Amino acid sequence: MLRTYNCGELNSKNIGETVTLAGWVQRNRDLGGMTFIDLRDRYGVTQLVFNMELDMSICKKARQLGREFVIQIKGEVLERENKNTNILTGEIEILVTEIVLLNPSKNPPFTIEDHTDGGDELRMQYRYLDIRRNLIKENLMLRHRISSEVRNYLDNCGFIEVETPYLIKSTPEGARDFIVPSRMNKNEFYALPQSPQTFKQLLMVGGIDKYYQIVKCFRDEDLRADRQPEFTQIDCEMSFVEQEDILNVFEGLTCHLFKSILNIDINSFPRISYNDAMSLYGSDKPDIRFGMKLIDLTSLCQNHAFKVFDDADLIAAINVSNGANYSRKELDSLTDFVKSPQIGASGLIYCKYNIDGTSKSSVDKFFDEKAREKWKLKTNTKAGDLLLIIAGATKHTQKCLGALRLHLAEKLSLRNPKEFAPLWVIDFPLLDWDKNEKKFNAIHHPFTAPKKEDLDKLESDPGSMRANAYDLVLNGNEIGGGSIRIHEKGMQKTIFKHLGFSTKEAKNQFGFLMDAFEYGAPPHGGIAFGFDRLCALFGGEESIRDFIAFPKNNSGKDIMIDSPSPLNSAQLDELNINLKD
RNA sequence: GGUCUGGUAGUUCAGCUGGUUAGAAUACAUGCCUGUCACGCAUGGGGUCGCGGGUUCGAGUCCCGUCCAGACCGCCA
Repeated sequence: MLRTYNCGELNSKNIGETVTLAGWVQRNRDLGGMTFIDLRDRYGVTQLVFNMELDMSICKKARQLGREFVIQIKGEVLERENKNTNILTGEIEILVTEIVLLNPSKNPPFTIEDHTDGGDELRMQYRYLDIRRNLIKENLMLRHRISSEVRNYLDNCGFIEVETPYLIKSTPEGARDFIVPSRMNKNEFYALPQSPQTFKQLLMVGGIDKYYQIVKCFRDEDLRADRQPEFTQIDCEMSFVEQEDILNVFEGLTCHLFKSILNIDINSFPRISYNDAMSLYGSDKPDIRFGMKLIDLTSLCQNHAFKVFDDADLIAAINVSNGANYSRKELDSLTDFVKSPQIGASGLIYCKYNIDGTSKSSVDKFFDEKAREKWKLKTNTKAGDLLLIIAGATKHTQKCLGALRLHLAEKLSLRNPKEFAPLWVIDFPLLDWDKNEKKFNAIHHPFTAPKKEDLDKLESDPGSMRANAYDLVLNGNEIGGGSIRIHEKGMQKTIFKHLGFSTKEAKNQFGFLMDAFEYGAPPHGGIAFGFDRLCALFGGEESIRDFIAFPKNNSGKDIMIDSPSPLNSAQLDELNINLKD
């Protein structure tokens, strides 16, 4: 061993001991007659001290050590004259008698500090240096603790982890696949899995009634701060269960994680239907840490000769508490926000309820004081509040108000990152009609079972069926989603038909699954959690990148290893690939 | 595919309506300093203002194109 202790564990109990430490030079403070070096490793920082009077040669040697040099030292643990209560080892320091330079370092391109001077791109290029920083190191440790607790919990529940293949077949459904050419099978391609969905269902047919896997998934779609081309899921499936059983097991898992990782007791997981989520929050992943719910004003607003309202399917409002003092400029800025191309509302109507009891709206011409009082009553608005109203097509209006609600919450700091408010969103629609392609799309995925109550509409009115599907939502983020699956060949065939698959296409792509259903497939269902996002939320961050050791950038590139990259012509020949350009 | 923001010293940034030799902080180097812990003080080196073109007497600054990065929309069963 090159060390007898690490840099985070020595304290006053070790005073007098001779110890050997190894680590990186965090900082070198040369005071002339004496020199202090902070020696860092994964566990902490220990101060080394060198004294000109006691040993001039080693002191001079110490002065030559630059940032991030790797050294090994031997010395005696001393009680510090001036203690530092900010660090674990602040009671002691090491009077060094021997230094071995294990490896020098170039000057790092950014400071290895909690508040680094390095920008994102530079940190990604030198990710191995970034990982030395506490922030990233602690995020990776948090990630490890969470995965470890997930395994503990699921193991205790009788789940077993089974690995499924990464080289599978491409299907046109859903996200774009990452494609891998097969050398041995000329002109044929593997695809990397978007999720182990069909394999975990086959494991259920295989009798592995409680399966989980912490597994990489791949989707070739455009990225965001919280989306990577390769990401990790906690993927689970159970047999002989109904929706209620799955919600209970994974509510338990979530509670276990909150308790074991953050020491937070969560006692309620409200359940809300998709329709209610949309009409109350304008989102299928509502952030319920704050109120400001959408209120339907349609019936109070129509037939007032105001065309915008009379033409609308939905007129809804949110109440901004104490918002009546908003200036014209602030209201304009909110209007600009909802009218931006990303949100796409055609306008924003306000009504101020002043402290003195009067009210003033942007549609006073159509709505007199009396009409505005009716709004006030319906929306439970108080003097001093502001009502913001959007009108239009139902779903679009809900989404606009939902976005405005989040925008205001951010502006008014209503979202406390230390507060956690999980909920289940249930009763999603099963299918969504695609006008252009004249077929249905699956809201969740093609293997999702309809609700029993809606089965009579399977042929007659599939668009109105609700799914046996559920999402776990935390603070406005979808962290998990799943469903009870179809386990009967006939129903799966019908759903494929609705999704626009010909019998032949369905057989080609998913024949193996439907064949399996003919050999006694048990009723089953499951769920998958977005592990990276879960880690980020537990760490109180928005971006998942700092919870992944080696993430990719906005364009799907790893700038450290310079990937993706071209192949040479021999490789291309072997794969029988001709490049266009 | 689209919208927006940014690109200036190793790094993070400032640089106004176009006008002397492009600045600050930090990092780095050298010297001084015996209790620092973001040590302090002094001195110094460090720039193809992303790239290409244009307007102008004159461009870091304005215009066009392009590349790169980031945020978002579309997309993500």
